[in-house]
Amino acid sequence: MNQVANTPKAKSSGRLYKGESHAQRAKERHAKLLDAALEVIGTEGFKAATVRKVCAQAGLTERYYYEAFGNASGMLKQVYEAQVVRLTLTLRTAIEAVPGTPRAIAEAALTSMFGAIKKDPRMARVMYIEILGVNDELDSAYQTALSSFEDLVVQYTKPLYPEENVTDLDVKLLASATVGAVTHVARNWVLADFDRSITSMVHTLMNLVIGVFSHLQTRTPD
Amino acid sequence: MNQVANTPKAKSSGRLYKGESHAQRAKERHAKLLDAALEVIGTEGFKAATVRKVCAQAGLTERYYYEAFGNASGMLKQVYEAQVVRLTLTLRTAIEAVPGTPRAIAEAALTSMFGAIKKDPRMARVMYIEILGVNDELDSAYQTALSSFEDLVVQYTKPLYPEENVTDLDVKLLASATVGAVTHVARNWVLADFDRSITSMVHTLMNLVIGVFSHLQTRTPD
DNA sequence: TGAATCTGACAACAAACAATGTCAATATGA
DNA sequence: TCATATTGACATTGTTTGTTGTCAGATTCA
Repeated sequence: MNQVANTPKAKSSGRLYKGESHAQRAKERHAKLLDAALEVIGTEGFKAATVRKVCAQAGLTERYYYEAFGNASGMLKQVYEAQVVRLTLTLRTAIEAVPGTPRAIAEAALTSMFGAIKKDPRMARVMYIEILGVNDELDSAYQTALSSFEDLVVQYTKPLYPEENVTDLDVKLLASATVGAVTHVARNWVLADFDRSITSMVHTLMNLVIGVFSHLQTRTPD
Repeated sequence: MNQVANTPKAKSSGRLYKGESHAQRAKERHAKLLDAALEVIGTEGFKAATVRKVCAQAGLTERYYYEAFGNASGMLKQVYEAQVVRLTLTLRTAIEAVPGTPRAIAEAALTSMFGAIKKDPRMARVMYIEILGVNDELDSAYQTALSSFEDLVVQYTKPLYPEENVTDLDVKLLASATVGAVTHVARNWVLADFDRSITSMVHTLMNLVIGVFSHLQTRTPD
């Protein structure tokens, strides 16, 4: 279950090869395989990402597939989590580079998210399509990652809600709905081959994101 | 590509069997296989829905699988479209049974949707998970169905928007985002094993649905 | 240099599967 | 009754895949 498992037979002796330690070489192979897996899964789908195909894409032999991933489920999980880290970093960076007003934050987050997806649609496919419905472990990984995105939204939106009208559960569910709205639009945008400009989509979606708060601030509690 | 294809060799002669015509029997087998396919795909996933497994579930032999579906992609497409029809009908019926105010319509739609999903989670899995990323034809079917759901939303929401502020493209995108928000919440609700009550979720989501309109009605155009 | 280690190309094997075929049992209608 | 249509159980074939094993050549270091 480690990121880089040991092959059972070949015990690593501290000796170098092509100037690098065993750990270094394994790490490089792992990176190559991770790239290759992203390419295949992100363009042809998880089902098509066979051991042979991923290894051919990486320019490595099958033995290193098992060294790096263990099995197909492990491969997908690692690829998925790498994309989650990437997107999270992109979002946080974009948000923190901008004044802390709700509009500015929302606009920065949306723009950087759509930008990242357009730059690498494979990420969107892995994160929103391929991860789903494979097995329980991957469903959990998806749930966990999603929850952390929602927490990111909660972190920035909670101060905006009127406390007396909205419970924590409401905030979380609205964050979930917001994440869902954005990812849904993003997914269809990819499937429709980027048929609209980023700014036009961001502009329209801002109304949804902002609409919720302003509505809750003016309405009376039930 | 027909719903019920003919087997190439066995030419149907108008003769009866067990009191039924060839067309009747084929239709019944088709229905059995469609049920079986929904059961397997909706509980174990499309990947696990092999010819043998679906036929065993249906209590029929492999030859009828090909008669009914042609291939695995055809099977999934038919199961998917049957669910789309079912959910659409459920939604339209619920909406039309209620006074035409925005709140009443939104509440009826959300409640009946979550109700349908809780009643048969297999539907949700087929419609929101299994259909994605199989091949281009199924992606198109997904796109088409989604667009028709969005049109349903547009049909009921367009009158609510202030004309001078919002273009048709905006209305459609906001409908898409709304559909995305609801389906996303629904999917996670299934994955979390229905951890919240329907009314509590509907109540919270109403704020999102209603929020957009009220916001657009009060804000100034850019 | 030479033994030990590491790598890459590929063979080997079993399992799962789609797709088609075989065949005996059953039902129909002339 | 009997030729024909229909059904269901199962066999067969060919392909793909995961997984492990083999082995020769490259590299290291004592």
